[in-house]
Parts: sequence; C-alpha cells; structure tokens
Amino acid sequence: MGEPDDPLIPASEALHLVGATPTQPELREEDYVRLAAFRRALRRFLAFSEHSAREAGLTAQQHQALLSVKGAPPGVAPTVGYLADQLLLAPNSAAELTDRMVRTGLLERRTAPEDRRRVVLCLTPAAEGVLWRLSADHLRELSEAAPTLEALTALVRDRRA
Amino acid sequence: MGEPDDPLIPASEALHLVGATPTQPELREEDYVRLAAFRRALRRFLAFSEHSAREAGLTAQQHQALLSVKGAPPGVAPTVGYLADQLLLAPNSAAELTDRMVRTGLLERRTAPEDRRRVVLCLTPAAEGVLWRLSADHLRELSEAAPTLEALTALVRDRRA
DNA sequence: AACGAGTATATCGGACTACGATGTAATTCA
DNA sequence: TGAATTACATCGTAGTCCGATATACTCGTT
Repeated sequence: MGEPDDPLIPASEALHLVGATPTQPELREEDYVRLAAFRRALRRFLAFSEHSAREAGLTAQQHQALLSVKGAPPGVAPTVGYLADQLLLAPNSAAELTDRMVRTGLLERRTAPEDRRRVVLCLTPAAEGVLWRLSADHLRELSEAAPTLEALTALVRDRRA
Repeated sequence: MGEPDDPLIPASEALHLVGATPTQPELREEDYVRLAAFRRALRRFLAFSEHSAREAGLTAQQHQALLSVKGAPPGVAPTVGYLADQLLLAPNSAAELTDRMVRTGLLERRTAPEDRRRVVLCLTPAAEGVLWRLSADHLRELSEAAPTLEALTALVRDRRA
C-alpha cells in the first residue's frame, strides 16, 4: 500500500499541532487495549480480503473497484470519477487504477455518448466471474467476523468515562 | 500504501485459479450493493483515521503501531516481532517502521536484558501525548460511526439466500 | 566448550501505488 | 465565440512493503 509513513515531523513538534486539549476524556489503560483490539480485528478482515483477492489474481483495491462499479445504485453511471469518489482516491489515482485493470482485462472503458468527457466503466465477463466468487467468500467470512466486529464496536462505543 | 495493485495476471486466467465453485450462493444485485456500502463505510472510517493521524504528524500505520505498543496486554513485551504480528506485517517491514518512528522521536528501542536478540519498544513522552489525543478522537468518532457499521454488518450477515 | 540449528532484527534492492502538478479534451456559461 | 469549468490522463516523485540476505544472539548437542 503506498501510504506515506514518514511525514518527518518530529513528534515533539507534532504535539503542539494537535490543537486544543479535549475536555475530559479520562482515558484508561483499558481503552487503549480495546482500541488496539478493534483495530486488529479490522486488520484481520482486511487481511482476509487482501489474501482472498490476491488468490483470485487481483488486489484488494481492484476488488473494491469492481464492487463499486457492480454495486453502483441504479441510475448512477460508474465513471472514473465515481470510482474515485467511492474509493476515496484522487481522480488521477482512479484513472491509473482503471488503466491497470483495463490492461489485465478486468474493466472496459466506454466514453459516455451524452457527455464525451466522462468514461463509463464496465466489468468484463472474467471480472464478473471473479467478483461473484469473491463476494460469496466475503459474505461467508462476514457472517463469521461480523459478530466479533459488532461486539468490539459496541465495546468501544459504550465505554464509560 | 505500498500495496501492489497489478499482479499482471490476465483476468481470463485468474478465473481458472479460483478453485471449486461455491455450492449455491445465489448472489443478488442487492448483495453487491450491500457489500459495496459496507466497504465504503469501512473506508470512511479508515479515511477519518488516516486524516486524524496525519494531522497529528504521523501516519495511520504509525498510529496503530503506537496503539499496539501501548495496548499490549500486561506480561507481553511489545517487541518488533510483536509489532509485526499485531500489524500483520513481515518482520523486516516492522523493523523499518520502527526505524522511521525512532527517527521521528516516537519510539525508543531497548534491548531486552534476558534475550539480547529482542528489542522492546517504548513510547516517548511525545508519542504518549499524541496517542492520547488520537485515541480520544477515535473513541468519539467510533461512537458515531459504530451504529452505521453495526447496521451494515448485520445487513450483510443476515441476508437471505 | 565448541558447533550447528533456530530465532529476532536489520539491511539492501526492487516493485508498486498514491499523490501533486500539469496537460488535454469536452462542456457550460457569459 | 471565448473564458471558465469539468472529467480524465500523463509524468515525475515520494514513500511503503516485501523477498532475499546478513548479523547477532540463544539453545540444545555432542
């Protein structure tokens, strides 16, 4: 994942950047443990997803791209911009992602007739099959992981100060 | 994020790699929409986290590293290996992450006396402050986002075939 | 006590992605 | 028509992760 990991701001300075101090969070040791557990659960799911996608020959990002295109609400055309919006990517990054997926035969670009600036994305039959398989796997995994996730969100949410 | 996104396996071949077909998933259009919505909610939370961390001068990965170290269960020493395990990273990547965080004054390396191969990680006071602030923000955000997330997991979990 | 196997980190080179800045084409509005 | 805007594409850069490999340390054998 290309997330920059080193803003090179010394922590001693960063501390001053955080603005006003919260009113009275009263953070306990337990809260850190819970947050850590929650994040780990999230990571576990994401790791499953990543692994699952990679086994099918694509990346997590590509999987989600397919899902966004396929799962676009009726009446909304899945364009490159829509993809960027759904995946919370910069428009150019979405264009590049599209490039790679077209190159590997997962997507097809179609210039929209009514506005020829826009490019509508279509799944290829191969992508259709892969996505079907991946979705089934994810639904299965979610039916197992969901309880844990829900429990943790509830735990984190309902902690008392 | 340095996630590779282009395995360069043509989709037509990838389709053959997915193994046995599921028994009878009966995927509907709705399922795709729900899965897409769920993934988008996840992304929203992760984006909040990313933004929040970056405002404090570090990355999401670094934030979670701090959380893992701080939230290590009592009796478990947060070493580099432990970090790798918690963040689901390769050991060398964890070592590099540690490097960057030591360089920016977030972590401190301490060779364990009883086994001098192991390196125990400690938060600096600055990191302690940043993490406290971030944790408060995340608990606040989670108390808002959790209901949505729970609703979506439930929706995805309890779909009927 | 020396040896070899195994464990815990560290280092190096390579692959890949995301972004900012910039460019191009199409549309809209004045 | 011309200027401003929108949608997407291209290029160079920064930064992460990983595999392979190296180093340091520990432990069980002999």
